[in-house]
Amino acid sequence: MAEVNEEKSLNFIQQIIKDDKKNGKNESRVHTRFPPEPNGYLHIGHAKSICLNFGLAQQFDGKCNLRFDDTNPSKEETEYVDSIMEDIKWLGFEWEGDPHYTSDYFDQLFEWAVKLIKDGKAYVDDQSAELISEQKKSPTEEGIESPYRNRSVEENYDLFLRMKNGEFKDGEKVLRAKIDMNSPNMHMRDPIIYRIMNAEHHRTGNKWCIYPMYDFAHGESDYLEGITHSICTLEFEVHRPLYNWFVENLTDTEYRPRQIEFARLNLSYTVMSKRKLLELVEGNIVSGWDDPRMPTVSGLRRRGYTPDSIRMFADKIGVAKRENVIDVSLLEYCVREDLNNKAPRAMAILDPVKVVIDNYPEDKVEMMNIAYHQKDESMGSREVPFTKELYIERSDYMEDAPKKFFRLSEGREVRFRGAYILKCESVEKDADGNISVIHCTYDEETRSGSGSEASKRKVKGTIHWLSASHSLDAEVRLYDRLFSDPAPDGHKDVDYKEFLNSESLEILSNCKVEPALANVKPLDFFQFVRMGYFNVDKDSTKEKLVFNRTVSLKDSWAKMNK
RNA sequence: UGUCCCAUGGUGUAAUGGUAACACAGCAGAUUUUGAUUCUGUCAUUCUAGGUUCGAGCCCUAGUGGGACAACCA
Repeated sequence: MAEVNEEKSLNFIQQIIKDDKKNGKNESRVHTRFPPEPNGYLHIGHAKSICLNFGLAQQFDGKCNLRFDDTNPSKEETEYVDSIMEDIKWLGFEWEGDPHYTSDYFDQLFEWAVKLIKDGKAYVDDQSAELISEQKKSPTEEGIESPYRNRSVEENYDLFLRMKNGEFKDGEKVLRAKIDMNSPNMHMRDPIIYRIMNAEHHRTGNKWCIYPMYDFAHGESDYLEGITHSICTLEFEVHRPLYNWFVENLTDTEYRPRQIEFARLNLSYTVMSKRKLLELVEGNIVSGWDDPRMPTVSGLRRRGYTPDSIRMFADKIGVAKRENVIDVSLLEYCVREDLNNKAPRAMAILDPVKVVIDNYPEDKVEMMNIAYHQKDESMGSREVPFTKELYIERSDYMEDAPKKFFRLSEGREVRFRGAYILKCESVEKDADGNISVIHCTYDEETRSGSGSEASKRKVKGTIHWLSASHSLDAEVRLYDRLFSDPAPDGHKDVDYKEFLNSESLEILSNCKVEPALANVKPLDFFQFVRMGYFNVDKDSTKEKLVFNRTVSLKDSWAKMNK
């Protein structure tokens, strides 16, 4: 991985780390962590955080842990743990040692809670959630202290043990830190640090019926793992004083983890909250977490995005504290950029129409050797059969075409890529007036690569083609943005689902691909010449090939005609 | 009538008191056996008002605008 390039400017987090290292803070160690809650699939916003945390560790010769923040057994599942690990690995990162779990620290966390009680810094509150919430008041008024706030240490300790032993029902009691009910920061108004929850935990089973809250568990888990820079998103900014309060009140070493907040990623034309993505999945609005239209890592993977393209994206969007909305076109630019170099070229006809070459011998089959990549010989080449009856794209023929239409029209010539120059002579139409056959003639002297003068002739257009008798059938799925509005969840009075794009998925079942694609496997990717980048879907079988369009090619012709 | 955070082209990000730059998007052109790629050119930026300074996008003050915070979620 790239070292920190002195030429390149540092983002504000890199700057902080550089300074900390220079000043010898925490013995100049750098240790970050990626701390997902296993209650959903990772999305592109998490990918930004992953690239940040793991990237920082690489750049500063440090380490990065993976830690599942699993303090809420009612929402968390092993399925999510597995998918998260798969996605991180796929993105190309390796965490330090084994994955960690906040649940690994439940015993220590409990001991620390007891310490707070014994130091007179925590108390058991018998009030309901509603009452406690009411007493906290609003940020602009002073809160009211709980009547249980001044219980004795002994009573608190006894009660807390009984909470742990399962003597109370859910919600009957909580443990609160005793801080300041008048703090202008709501998080300091005696925050709850343990609640009773009789739920089975995905890892600890039924061992516990009390679980620590995020603010208490997160910072202390950082502390236990020796994390130096605890990077999170902006909404945790107001939690930082509490993060520091726990560390100050529970530990007696010099070492201090530091929480740093950055602005989360927002992408235009999409939604990013786990809740909304879950809703799309459970409402069957999409086919699953890995629906190729989803901004999830698994969706992007299935769509044909490469790990490199996502890392490139994360690098280009930068890191700052300002709210931002990144244009999806930047994401698309990144895949195109990556795939342009990596994708073998192939020919596929999405909307076929037949071409008959009137002057071509009836049963002749010529094998045209065509490179997989024009600029990268190492990709090799394949043979593509050329015959009298071919398929071309229906949109590559136009009646009464304008001068700037560089494709087939009566009397016009076009290069059939890697084969001959053909001239369109006439067309046949069916009863409905649709074109059924395009009649052409070919010039034998113009065969590609033959070196003849005629073969070097320039014609304005080049189109792709397939032999009608050799081509394979395929299904092609075209995707468009899931939402038609740039900010689907940015409207106060309109639900984001109102902006769902009804044309986000188009299935073409009558497509043709070249015979060289007979043995493709899921995730194999190609550029279908002139059409875009495509990959093989997991639904694909030998009997029924299925391709996803990852992204179209830039199309200045289409743009010109808008 | 609180606390905290943020403010640079259309969108992002840089410039760390010394010529406001890079990318994406847009536009125009060259090349091209992919109307792709590549290449060239081009449009467009410091929220406002004061202050400090020889010099301010950067430091200070005030204002304006945006955001976060009032789950027994993370």
